[in-house]
Amino acid sequence: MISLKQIRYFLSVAELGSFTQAAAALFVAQPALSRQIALLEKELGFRLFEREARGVRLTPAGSGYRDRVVAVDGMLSAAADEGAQLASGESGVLRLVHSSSIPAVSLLSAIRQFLVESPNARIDLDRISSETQVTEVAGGKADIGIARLPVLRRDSAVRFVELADEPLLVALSSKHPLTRRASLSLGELRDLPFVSAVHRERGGLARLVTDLCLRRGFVPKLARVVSRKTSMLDLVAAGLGIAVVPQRMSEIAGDGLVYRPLVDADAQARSAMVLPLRASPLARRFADIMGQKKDPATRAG
Amino acid sequence: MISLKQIRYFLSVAELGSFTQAAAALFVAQPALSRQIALLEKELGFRLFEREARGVRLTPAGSGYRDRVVAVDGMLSAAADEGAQLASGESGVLRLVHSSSIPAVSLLSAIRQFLVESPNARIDLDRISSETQVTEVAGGKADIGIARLPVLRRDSAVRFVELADEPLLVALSSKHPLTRRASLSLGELRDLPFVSAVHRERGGLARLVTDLCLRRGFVPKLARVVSRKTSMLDLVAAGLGIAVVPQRMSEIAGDGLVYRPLVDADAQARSAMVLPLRASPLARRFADIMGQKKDPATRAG
DNA sequence: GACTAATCATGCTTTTTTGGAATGGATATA
DNA sequence: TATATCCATTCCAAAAAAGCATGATTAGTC
Repeated sequence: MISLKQIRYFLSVAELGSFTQAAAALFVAQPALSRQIALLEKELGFRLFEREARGVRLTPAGSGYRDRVVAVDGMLSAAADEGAQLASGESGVLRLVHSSSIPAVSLLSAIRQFLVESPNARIDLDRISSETQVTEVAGGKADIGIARLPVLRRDSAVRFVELADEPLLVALSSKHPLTRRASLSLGELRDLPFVSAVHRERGGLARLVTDLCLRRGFVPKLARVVSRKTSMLDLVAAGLGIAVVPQRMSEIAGDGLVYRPLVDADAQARSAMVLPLRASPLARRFADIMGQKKDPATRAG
Repeated sequence: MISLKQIRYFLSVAELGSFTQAAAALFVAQPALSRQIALLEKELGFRLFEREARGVRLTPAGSGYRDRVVAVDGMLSAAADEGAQLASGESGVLRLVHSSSIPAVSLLSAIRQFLVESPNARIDLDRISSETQVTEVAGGKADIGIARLPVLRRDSAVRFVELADEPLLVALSSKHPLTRRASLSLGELRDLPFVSAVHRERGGLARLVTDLCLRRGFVPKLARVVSRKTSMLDLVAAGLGIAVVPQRMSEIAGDGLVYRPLVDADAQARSAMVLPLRASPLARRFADIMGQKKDPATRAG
């Protein structure tokens, strides 16, 4: 079997035109070199060198072989460098998944800082449910998730790092009667139609809101048109119902909408990063940035 | 030192996602495989695989490494194939050198046949003196020479394969008085100016003609304008002198020229192939073709 | 919840490969 | 002719690699 060592030996002999000199340059004895070249020639089935009185010269076949083989060494080094960069987090792709209720724009600040710190890195964003995030991160399909708590599905391969709480707001159509109120309580929403917040089996924002309502003795009433996507705020603006959303979401959609704070102390939305136990360097870096941003928010809120 | 074996092992594990399966596919024991991968990882300085319960998975770094390294195997095979083709004479370049008095057109038939037999081969033609041919063929700068005899320089690294003799003709301007004669003898050229044929120290056609004249007791008289290139026939046509040339040369220049045979029995031009002792396959093939063509010519002439 | 099966890692021994020193053979140089 | 140079060969020792047996961990199962 041809070895890289043989090829390196061959290139050295070809360059220097002499077994003796090449052996000196390679810090091996000349007979060892002779034998490796002989083995290589035997393996290839043709002679690489013409042996002459003062040194050797490449045969045409040897010359052609050299032209093709000379790049291999460089390719291997390049591959090793590439791998080292990826391993160190100097370059690579961060596959970031996030919940609908944590829109990408609310992550923009962290993303920008991340891209500045890692100029050779890329980010692939994907918006998927909090539950799926656990599966994808555990399965290695995603590097980090930003999920809305509670998350029901657990996996020993992932851990959660909680982020700052943020207050929940009531989103109302600007024409809604309750907009006259400066603040609201959850109990007052008992008979109002929700355009979101539903399945008890699922986690995320819907689960959170449902639980808060249950704690106050009622099941949130569903509007006739219901959505679980960001566009639910459009339904609210259209007057089809109300929604309880985290503060962040109020930052991205305003036309025709009015937000009112909830006086309830427990009306807080919780979120967390979903990380694999052995996070990639890029994921670690992003998590660090998110962690830095968490504290000021926590203190502030 | 990273070895090709390690890389082949790595690619197999990466493809199958399992040490056990890869070991089976490679016909080695699983521990041997484990160790080689471990060594490779240590050498590279980063982990290639995430070890998981049911098999392994490439790390991002391992994936990048694989993408770059996967071509290496193919490159080495391609290089070996290229070399084998060159060694077998299936492809390559035949560096053919020839004397001025054996113009390329007179070799066209052999060249055509050669190119048909070796469709992937190329020919580099060069016109150099017979003496230089010996040096270049001996020094490996040319693969085969077609020389006009006699060749004075000898070299133990080359051998000569004589080709068919061909009659010498006298080239005259079409206005020359001697054109009235159907044939001539060398002795009749005693006082006529030669536009070529000169240096006694050199070989080739010039040497041959000079020797023939000397054998008849005179030194050929030089014309006032002398050339050693093919264009000497232009000088003859212009009436500046006469020339004694092999029959082949009469086939390539006719305007304003008349050729007359020499009655002298020894007025024969000899030529030979100059071959290295260990000729390349392409040179051997070309020599074979030339050899085939020699015999009919010999019989005919 | 213990058991089984599967997978990769480790320790030890044997085989294979590789390298080094001495030597031989061929060839150019003085 | 003698000498120096260069590559090939032989023999022996060292290093590397493979195989076998076994350990450790984890997923799936009853």
